[in-house]
Amino acid sequence: MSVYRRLHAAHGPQFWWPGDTRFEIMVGAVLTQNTAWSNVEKAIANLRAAKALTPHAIVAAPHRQLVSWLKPSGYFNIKAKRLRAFCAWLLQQGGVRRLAHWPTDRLREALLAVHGVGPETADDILLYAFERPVFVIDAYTRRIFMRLGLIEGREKYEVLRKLFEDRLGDDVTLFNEYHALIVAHGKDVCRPRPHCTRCRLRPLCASPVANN
DNA sequence: ACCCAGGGTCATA
DNA sequence: TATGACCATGGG
Repeated sequence: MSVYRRLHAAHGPQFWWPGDTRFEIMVGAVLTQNTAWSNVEKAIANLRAAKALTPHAIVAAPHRQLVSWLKPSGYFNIKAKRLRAFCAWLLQQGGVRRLAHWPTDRLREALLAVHGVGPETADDILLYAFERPVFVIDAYTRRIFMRLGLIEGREKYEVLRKLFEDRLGDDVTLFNEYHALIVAHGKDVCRPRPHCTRCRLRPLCASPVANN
């Protein structure tokens, strides 16, 4: 049975990404950098309550104001700058609707050129906001597949992304669900310790890597 | 009182 | 190219 099917059997359908609009998904992708999603939700709720969940409002907001909304998500000084840079870029490009016509490669390059948007954030946005067939590589992906003995774990981002994409094809729906399942697995049971005992996917958590 | 979370940038060698 | 420091809140 494939890793995907095992994850799906254990965790069920995930229906990602949490968020009502494409813009909200993008905001979440920036704010969730190395941060628990529960904290991101609070920051997004603050933006919504202030009617500031738009590129215009975020660009127009004073730094202190933006910081106060983002505070629960951590790294608020940095994220205020990143979110503003991202929103400024969105507006400069004519908004989400216009960007939706760009070919995937060009869109990815442009996203990576925005300050504060790295490979994972760019791919979150491409997959979940623009529905492009891009496989997201995160710490959980490395950890799980390293424990399965399928990767070394220290490969560069692009190497792993291509590995998954070549093997899985161009199925946006599959990529969407797969990454969500990987995160669900990491969140629930697959902690950083050598192996967990509660995991319903024992082969995924019983470390096949000999040492440590 | 730790540890970690759905990363990325920047300085240094 | 490859490490390491740094960013910061909230939940376990």
